[in-house]
Amino acid sequence: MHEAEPRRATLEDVAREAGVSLATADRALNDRPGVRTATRARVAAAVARLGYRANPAAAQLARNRRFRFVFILPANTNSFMANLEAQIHDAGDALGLQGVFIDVRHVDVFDPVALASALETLPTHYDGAAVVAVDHPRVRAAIDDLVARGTQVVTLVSDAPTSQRAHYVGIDNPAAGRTAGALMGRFLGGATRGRIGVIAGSLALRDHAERYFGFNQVLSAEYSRFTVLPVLEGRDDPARNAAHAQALLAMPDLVGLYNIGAGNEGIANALVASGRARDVVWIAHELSAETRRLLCCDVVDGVIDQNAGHEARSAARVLLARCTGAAIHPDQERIRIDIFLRDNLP
Amino acid sequence: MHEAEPRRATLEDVAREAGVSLATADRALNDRPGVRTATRARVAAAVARLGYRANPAAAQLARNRRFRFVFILPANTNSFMANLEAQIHDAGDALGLQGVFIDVRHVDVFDPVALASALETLPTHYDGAAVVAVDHPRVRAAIDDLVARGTQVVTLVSDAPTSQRAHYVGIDNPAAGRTAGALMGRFLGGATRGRIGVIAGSLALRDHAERYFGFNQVLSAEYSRFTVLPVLEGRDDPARNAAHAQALLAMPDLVGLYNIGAGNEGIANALVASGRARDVVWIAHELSAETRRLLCCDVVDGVIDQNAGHEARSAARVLLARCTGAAIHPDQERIRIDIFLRDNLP
DNA sequence: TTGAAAGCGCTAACAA
DNA sequence: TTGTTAGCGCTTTCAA
Repeated sequence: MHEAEPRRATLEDVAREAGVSLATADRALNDRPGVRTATRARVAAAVARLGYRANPAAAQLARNRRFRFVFILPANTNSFMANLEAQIHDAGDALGLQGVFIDVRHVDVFDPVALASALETLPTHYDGAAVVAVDHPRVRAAIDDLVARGTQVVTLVSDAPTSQRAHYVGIDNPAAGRTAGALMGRFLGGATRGRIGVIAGSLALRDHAERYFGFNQVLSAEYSRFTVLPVLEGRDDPARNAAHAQALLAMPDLVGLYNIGAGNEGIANALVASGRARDVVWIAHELSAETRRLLCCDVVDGVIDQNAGHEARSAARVLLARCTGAAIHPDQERIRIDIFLRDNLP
Repeated sequence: MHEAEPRRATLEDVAREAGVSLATADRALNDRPGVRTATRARVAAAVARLGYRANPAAAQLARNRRFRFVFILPANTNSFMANLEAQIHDAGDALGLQGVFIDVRHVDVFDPVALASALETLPTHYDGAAVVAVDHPRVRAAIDDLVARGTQVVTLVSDAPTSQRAHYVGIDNPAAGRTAGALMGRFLGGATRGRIGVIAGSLALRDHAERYFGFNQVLSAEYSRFTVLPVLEGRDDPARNAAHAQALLAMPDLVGLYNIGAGNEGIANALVASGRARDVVWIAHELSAETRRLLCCDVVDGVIDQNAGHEARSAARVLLARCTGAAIHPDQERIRIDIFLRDNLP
């Protein structure tokens, strides 16, 4: 435990203490080549004696390396994506000290070809790219090309697992589906039988298909007294979802509703209009102003969320680590599946 | 959208572009006094034209301000505190770029007098202190003294609300208790009546008392068909908790168990030994290797967690913001109440 | 109100 | 293998 020093030791102090030059102290400290083992040891001893800790700002400035990253998001989508973009800018600010600069680009929503060509025409000065991917052959090829030319690539929120991307930053969607299934099964504890409706954006989207898979898995294995209905696809559109929900609510034995994607407003309207909001257990995804409100008034029973801030920061950190060769801490980069009920709303 | 520049603009470039000196550009940029409005505008225009963004590492180096923070934790406690300490060191590393150095000190577990005197004898060179507090008059007075002498103080995990601390970094404990209550009530859906046992470390601890309050609130308001039993205090000790659990399990109509504090191993042993692990709904706190294992084998049904990493980083960020006068983002600093089930384990 | 210039602590090119 | 030295981009005296 060091008590008040008037001034923190600098590398210059270490060099003097070890009887070597500043450059040698630097080489020894950073494990650069061309230092005798004995000298290395003398420097290490001086470091220990002085309790030296490097000044990272000075190192960053002297090294003067900059990293340009681009984040590619679907344009004109829901509040989740809007929030994600804000979080990306915040993450960029936070990593500015380490020389990171982030641009955000938009491509047409979930159009694989548009996304692929956006990737193909990406300016070459980017050191890294984070992509909300669609798992499609052309997208995969475009990612692989980027990787081949030396750009670091991570997928964000939605993965392209067969591409050469270095890392996927997002939740485990089958597990998210299982979590939804577990909540549904447990919240339905009182009921002895009934049908459960499922609405998705599109099963052609990997994440939606995976969530459905996980949901089904839990319900069929552990709550087989309920019948999970086939998925209705509403393209995340409130109006289509409202129609689907209305159709489902026409069944008197409907006990549960799982919306895999966005467009919760439509479902809410149908549910409230039916007068069965309190009885039907509804599990939804993504915490937003809307789902928060629905949780508060007991229309939605549980929300499964992925934290956009974590995702943005993690993507930026992983890209930076790949660029500098630093280690990645898998634990820190694992995106959590958050559960929100009325009582633990942030 | 700026395309590839060979080199990023520096403040020197801005100064040249605006036809002023470096010093004036700096003064204008940072809203320092002594610049004519017209000059200010010229600099602003140059900044916009060049797309200038300050290099925070250079600013940090030139300013050369350092901040020394101390974190005061209870000694020899559970895995949560051990993890918290590791996270504090990580947070210190991350903020090193901004000139932050963090020390960790330990005091005897939950002994208010020991904590108070540790605070009273704290070296004066600390710019900030984060304290796992106990709400006790002497502790409060010691915190107030620190604040009076100009040290920034935040409470961490456990609060002393009537003290002059600038900020509390931790979860909303009544809400955590309500969340436990909601999970208990919903998971008990099938049962029509029964008793629920509650074990705590000590109701003299604010956080435990608050969780109990929240738990009771939800159960009495929304699930009044169950009887919540009086709290049994086990001082977070596995052996004592085992005895308490055993006593509770002697009641044939025990349907639920809520452990407000630590010492889950003891309860697990009693529960497994009784053969009723699958039938009794058990809600516990803090995700650890132990509770993770218990979730996996369906002994624990739900775990309420506070993320030690967030808490450590938030405390460090808040202290730094208070020292530099920067703004605090309440949303980012709000510590979440995390819910873990078997299926969303990280 | 403005400008010139000396660092902050480290890295890296070059010299020895 | 080691040393010398010129910056990195900004802040901050001190002078004008």
